[in-house]
This record gives sequence, C-alpha cells and structure tokens, in this order.
Amino acid sequence: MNLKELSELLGLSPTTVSRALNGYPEVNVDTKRRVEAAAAEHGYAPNTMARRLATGRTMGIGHVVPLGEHDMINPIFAEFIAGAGEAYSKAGYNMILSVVPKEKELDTYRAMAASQNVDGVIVHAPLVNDPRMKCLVDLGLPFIVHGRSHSEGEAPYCWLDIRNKDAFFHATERLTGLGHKRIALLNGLPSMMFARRRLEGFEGAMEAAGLKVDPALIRGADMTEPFGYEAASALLAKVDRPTAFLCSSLTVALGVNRAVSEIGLQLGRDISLITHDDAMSFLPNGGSMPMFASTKSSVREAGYRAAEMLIDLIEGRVMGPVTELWDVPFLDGASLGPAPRE
Amino acid sequence: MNLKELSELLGLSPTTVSRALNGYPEVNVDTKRRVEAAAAEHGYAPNTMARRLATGRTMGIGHVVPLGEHDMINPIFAEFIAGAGEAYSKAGYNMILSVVPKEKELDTYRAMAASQNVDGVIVHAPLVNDPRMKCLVDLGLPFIVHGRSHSEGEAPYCWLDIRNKDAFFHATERLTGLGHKRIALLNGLPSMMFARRRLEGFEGAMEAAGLKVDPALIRGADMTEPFGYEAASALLAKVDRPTAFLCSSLTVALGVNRAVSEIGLQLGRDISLITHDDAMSFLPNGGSMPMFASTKSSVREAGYRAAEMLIDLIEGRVMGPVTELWDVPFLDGASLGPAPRE
DNA sequence: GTGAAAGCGCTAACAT
DNA sequence: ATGTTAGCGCTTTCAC
Repeated sequence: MNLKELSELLGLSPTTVSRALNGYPEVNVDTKRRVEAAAAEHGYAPNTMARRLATGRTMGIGHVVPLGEHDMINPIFAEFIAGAGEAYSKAGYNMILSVVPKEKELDTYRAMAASQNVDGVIVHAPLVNDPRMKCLVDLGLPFIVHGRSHSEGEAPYCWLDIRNKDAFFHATERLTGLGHKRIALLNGLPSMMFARRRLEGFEGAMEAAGLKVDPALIRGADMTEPFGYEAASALLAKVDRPTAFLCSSLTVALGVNRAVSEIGLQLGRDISLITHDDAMSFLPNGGSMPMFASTKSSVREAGYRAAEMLIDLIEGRVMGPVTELWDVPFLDGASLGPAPRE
Repeated sequence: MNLKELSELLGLSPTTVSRALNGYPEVNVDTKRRVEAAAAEHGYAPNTMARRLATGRTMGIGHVVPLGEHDMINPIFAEFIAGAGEAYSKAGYNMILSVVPKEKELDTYRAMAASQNVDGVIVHAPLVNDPRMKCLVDLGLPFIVHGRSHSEGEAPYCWLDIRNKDAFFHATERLTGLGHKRIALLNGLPSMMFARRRLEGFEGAMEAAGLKVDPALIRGADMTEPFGYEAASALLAKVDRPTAFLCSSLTVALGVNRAVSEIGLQLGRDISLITHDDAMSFLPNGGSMPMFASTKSSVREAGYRAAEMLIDLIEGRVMGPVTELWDVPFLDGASLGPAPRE
C-alpha cells in the first residue's frame, strides 16, 4: 500500500492524504480522521526512502566503531548506545552502526558525507590527538564527541564528558589522606584521552600530597580482568609493593581482587582499592564488590544527552560548539583502610 | 555534486555515468576511466536515498534490542555485532540498531515492514516460546535467528546456533566422570532458549551417570559477576554443598571464584568449575582464569555468518529455511579435580 | 480545505 | 557503447 493507492481508495489527492498524515493544520478535521482510520486499517506507512529523498533528511545518525586489536564494543559503549538509542526512538531517528577497520574510519566519514546517508555522527573514545574532529569539521558533518580531545580551553566542536581529572584527583587524595604513599594506577590505554585526564588527576593529587609518583606503579592497557590480575600480581610481588590500587574500571578491579586473594591478602584490610566503575552493564549493582567512585548509569544518561544534543544541532535548534561536563558521583565502599605502618 | 552535474561536466548522459560507476560491462573502457577519475576528483558519491528509492533495496539490516530490566547489550551481543558489522561493510549494507522497550518489539517489526526501511532483520536471544518469529514470517520480512526457539525438528525459519545442549552434556559428563555427584548449575535466565538447552544437556548427563538432579543446585539469572558470587556463596554455605560448578559464562565464573576464595577454598583444588565462555570481548584471552568449554571468538564468527546468511537470503541466493549448528570447542583448564572423598 | 504538478537523485527499460 | 524516457513514492510549492 502506498500513498497513491490509499488516496485513490479515499477519493482524495495524495497531497491531502500526506498532509493529513503529517499533521498539517489546514486539513479538515473529518478528512483527517478518515485518512488516519484508513491508514491504520490498511497498515499504511509512508515509504521511508521516498520520504527521505523528498525531504533531504536521512533521519540517520552514524556511530563508527573501529574494529581493531582493542575492543571498542565494551560495556561502557554498550550503555552509551542504549541511552542514545532511546533518544533516537523518541525523535524518529535511526542509529547506524558501522564497524570498520580503525584505519578506515576517516574514509568512512568522508563516504558518509558524500553519499549523505546520515545527518550526523557521534564520535566515541577520543584519543589524545584525535584526527577525527578536524576531519568532520572540514566535511561539515554535524557531530558530538563523547569525551574530548582538547585538554583545556575551547574546542571547535561539541562534546560532553565526565570530570575524569577531578574524579581521579579526589580518589587519589582520599588514599593519600589515609596515609597511602605507594599507590598503583591501573589506567586505560595511554592513547585514550580519558586515561590521560585520569593520569593528570592522579599526578596532581600525588604532588599536592608531597608524594613522588613512581612510574613503575602506573600501568595502562585495555581495561580487562586479566589486565588487572596480571598487573596487580606483578606489582604485589615487588618488595616495595603498593598499599593501594586506583583502577580505571570495575573489570580491572575484579582482576586486582583475584590477584590479592590469591596471595592470601584481602581488599579493605591489607590493600585499599578505589575503582572508577564504568562497567555497570554487566555488573548491574556492583553489590558485593567494594568500590568508591562510580558513574553508575550515568554513561547511559550520557548517551541519551549526546543523541539529544546532536539532534538539536541537526535540526538547527542550537548552534555552535556546545559542551557539557559533569561530576562522577562518589560511593564509599568497604575496600578502604589506612596504609599499613612502615 | 550530483549525477546530473557530473554528467554535464563530462559531456555524457547521466545514464552512462551511472553505468560506468556501477560497473556495467557495456561501457567503453576509456569513458569508464574518465568517469571514475572525474568522480574521484570531485568527490562524487551517489545519493544514498535516491539510489535506495530507485532500486527498492534499502541496504539496511535491522537489529532490534529490547531495553528492559535485563540488559541485552552484553559482551556476547557486542561480539556478535562486531562480526555482523564486518559482513555488512563488506557487502555494502548498513546495520540499523533499534533500542526499544521490550513490549514494543513486535510493533517495531511491523513498522519496519510497513515503512520498508530495512531489507531484513536479525533476531537476538530467542526465548523458549518466542512470538517474534511467527510475527516476522507473517510480515514476510527476511530474518535470521541467532539461536532458536524450536527445541527439535524443523523450524519454519533460518537460524544458526551452537550446540548448547551437547556442550553442557559433555561438560557435565566430564565432572561426573571425575566422581562429582553434587554439581551446581549457574545458568542463564530460564526464559531464554539457550538456557533451556543447556539445562537439558546437564540433566541428560546427570541421568546418564545415574545421578539425581538437585533443584536446589540449579540457578538461572542474568549472567553477571554478582549473580555468580551470590549464588555460589549461598550454595557453598550449605552443609551438603556442591563439589563442582557449571557456569553459563565466564562473568559468572569470576563471581564464583570470588566466593570460593573468600571462604578460603581454591578452584581446582577444593572445588571444580567448568564454564561456558561467552564473554571474550572483555576478557580477551581468559588467560589466567581457568576454564573448560569456550566459544572464544566463535560468537563474532556467528555474527559474521548470520549477516552473510541473511544477505544471501535477501538477495535470493538461498531460499527457504537454512540452519547452521556448530560445536563449542572444549579447552582443558586448571580448575578441574576429582570430587573429594566422602 | 483541496488538488495539480514539479521535483528529490537515482536506476532501468527501451531505443538507437 | 550511449542517450532518452519513465518511473521509484514521497513532499512541497503554487493555484484554486
């Protein structure tokens, strides 16, 4: 069933039917009702592609995820996607997920701009010096970055992010306040902007406490359980082992916990741990796992806000670089204790 | 730049340019080269929506994921998506991810069929009596199910699945062979078809070993770490506690390991454990975590095959219900030992 | 309030 | 080997 058929069925012109269905005001109330009834009865829905061609709006938002050694499809991403998806449904947009080799990411954006199959894109997991933003600006493709690439000051694009630096500053401060001097930082990949900012927060707090940062206690990698396990095992085997761990994710913290238990120690008694929890999607409550700083469902919220922001940008309701930044909520946990006496 | 402009620029008709760009054989080799060069130079790419309207093919595959209490976007899903995405890129298709409230899933399919914005869909996580397949068959929308809903015999649709029942039969057999009599099964949600099949395999092997299944040792829930921890803690507190665990995922196994360590026991010495590993995306090697049955990257492979199969179906290269079924590879691990003497 | 007609940018019959 | 023409199904002026 298409518009023409439906209109013939009703003895109306396609124009009127289209207007009735799209809620134009100038349509007679009765005709409108008749049209809607007929559409529902015959299960008519306008052909998506025809409408898109006619309006010039694709109603699609691209999410390009690189397929590489490092998995980008992780719990954080999943939560974000869930949030964004909700916003899209509400606004009638479609999420288009493109899985492409990392090195083809820019080409994908160029192709998207040239073939006009998305109205905008969302950039995930920005790197320390990320080439994607400039590329997108040049292409004139509207976009929002989840995270950011610029350290301080104005960025010439829209982004939204949590206060990673502050969160890790405060977490570290909390540990130094308990007397910890040897604190290990199990961070994300150094190339990632969020890891850079977390490191800055850590270093800042160490300095503020008059402590020297030991580079041997800082590790950065994909935030997996085995990474936490292996890094913690290695660090705990040292004679001057750390008395506390600062983890970039709950997944990593689980690995640390495994390493700690394995050598007969206990988290919260012998070793302190604070983790940034960004893995709530597979650990719905985190319940029994002690933790401290948590984003909880805020990643999903971030996805929703990002999508909303992008749609506003596309539809011209907002202009120019908009940014949003929010705090990471802190949760006290059972894994904190004073540093052992020397 | 559109087709008309490009063709005028070249002094050719739009048709010829279109033919040259789409690789039709009847085009002069020189013109073809000229056209391609001009297209590249001016960054021309055909307008996606115009092409889709003209061809009647949307080049889109829908993935509907329910947004509910139970997270559907989990590591298994992520791996599957990565695999499918790869296949789509290769074939020029787009993945359209729709996040919708669970109760609106069928409506979403109906809307997709009516508005023709996808060429087909992939059904995830089928339930024991899943209404989606019948709905899709009625709608005439091509689809592939990752998993299945019908227990045995012919299903009137395409699906692809791993041998869950066999895998859990063999895993259980292995444990009974070591003398274990009290085996706990930490399964997925009972409403999920895969959990049902795993349970069947477990029960079959118990029966084959002449053992009685204790319902108190069977738990089914979302496969999270806290579930594993809490279930194992509770079960290990019983006087007649299990001597072995069979887990539906590595995430759950991690929780079991935590519970086991916490009470001073050790996996592989005091308690045996076999896990089906479907969480490789956040545990890239599983390395130090002992495990037994593993799908490793086979979920990603499944996504790739499913996408390929669906495209074949859409493009008419295959017809009728196709199914594919494969074994879960077994990996020996360090977590197995004989059952303790009575 | 309704309709006729012209596009949106492409592909695909049907010539030549 | 190339061009002409007619759609694909909708929206959107413009006219009544």
